[in-house]
Amino acid sequence: MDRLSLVFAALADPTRRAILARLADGEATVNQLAEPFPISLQAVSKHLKVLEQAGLITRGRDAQWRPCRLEAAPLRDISAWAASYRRFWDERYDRLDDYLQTLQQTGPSEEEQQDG
Amino acid sequence: MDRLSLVFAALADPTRRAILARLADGEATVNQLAEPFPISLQAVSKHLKVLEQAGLITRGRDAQWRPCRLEAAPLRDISAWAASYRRFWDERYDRLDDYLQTLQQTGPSEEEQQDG
DNA sequence: CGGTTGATTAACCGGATGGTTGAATAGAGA
DNA sequence: TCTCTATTCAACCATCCGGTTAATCAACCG
Repeated sequence: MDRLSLVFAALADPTRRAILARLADGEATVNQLAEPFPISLQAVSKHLKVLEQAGLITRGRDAQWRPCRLEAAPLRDISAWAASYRRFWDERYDRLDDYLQTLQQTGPSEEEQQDG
Repeated sequence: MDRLSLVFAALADPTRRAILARLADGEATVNQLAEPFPISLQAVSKHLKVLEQAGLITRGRDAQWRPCRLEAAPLRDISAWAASYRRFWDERYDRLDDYLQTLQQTGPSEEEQQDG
């Protein structure tokens, strides 16, 4: 599977996006990442594997902990991909100022939380 | 399923992204869209349904043809989502923040142009 | 009407996905 | 060593996904 498809597929799950949002605040262990979710630790471990294979996180080792870290390069890639369609939504797409001004105020915030 | 997940899932397939790229050149019928691909028309029809449910295309009716049109709003959404992580890949981003804040009403800068 | 073209729907298949539980591995520490 | 904690692996299950072929719907045209 090509890189872009892997990344999009990894992002197509609210739990995984929530994990990324959490990692935007800094490294975290599997248990810490799993804590907010109503699913098993093993399920979270699988999600992390998907994110890792998409290149969205890396995992280190600290004793028996496996700290996860956000890797933003794939996000840059999909941003670039989407930006190639910008002319279809932004008539003044060559004026980025307004756009960036709105962006700079929003960090990745706790997104949807899914239940059940 | 939430909107963002639908869009990411729709984009996680190279055929569907190729269809979007084709539609960037203008409206097309199902047969026209299917032509480049080594799969059946029915498979393409399914792909179009996925894209439609994600809000990435709309379909009209012209006699027995169903012209497809690109809808860019979801792409704007995912671009905005990805951009919220920009500080993790763009070291100059924080400084760009400050720059823009002191520059709010001046003209267009020449940042980030993408082609595809 | 019947026939042809464009497109969708239905039924099916194999493989991937997201979840579970239970067992296994890795390291810290008494 | 034995135990506890953190994490992964394995097996299983239900559902989804991308593809197929066959059938159906919709609209034009002779």
